[in-house]
Amino acid sequence: MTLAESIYKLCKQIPKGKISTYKELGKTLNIKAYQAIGRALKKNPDPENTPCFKIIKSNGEIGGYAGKITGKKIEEKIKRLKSEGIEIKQGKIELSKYLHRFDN
DNA sequence: AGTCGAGCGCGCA
DNA sequence: TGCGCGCTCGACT
Repeated sequence: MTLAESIYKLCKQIPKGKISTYKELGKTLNIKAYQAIGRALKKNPDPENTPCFKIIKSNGEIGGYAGKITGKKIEEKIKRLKSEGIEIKQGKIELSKYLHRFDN
């Protein structure tokens, strides 16, 4: 099981209307290389089934996802998050409200 | 407070 | 084999 696979699984485990952070994922997977998570998400084999946009930075920002999207725009992702019932303020998300913890 | 540098693990050249 | 990244944290300013 590669790290990416675990990440995808966790992504899908996030209930509707909730999100998670790289840090939480890292802790859940017990790794310290949070960048690897983002790296894995970037590959995202199943954008339809793997809501990678639900994974954000620990400070509530969307993350690099915003700036360097491959041919797409952050606004679109925000819209998608909004569709889930997540409210975004000035490009940020209220973690305390929407952050889903994997317990573990 | 805000900024800078190091560290981690996987992917790609 | 080596470097960079959709990050985070600790140390210094």
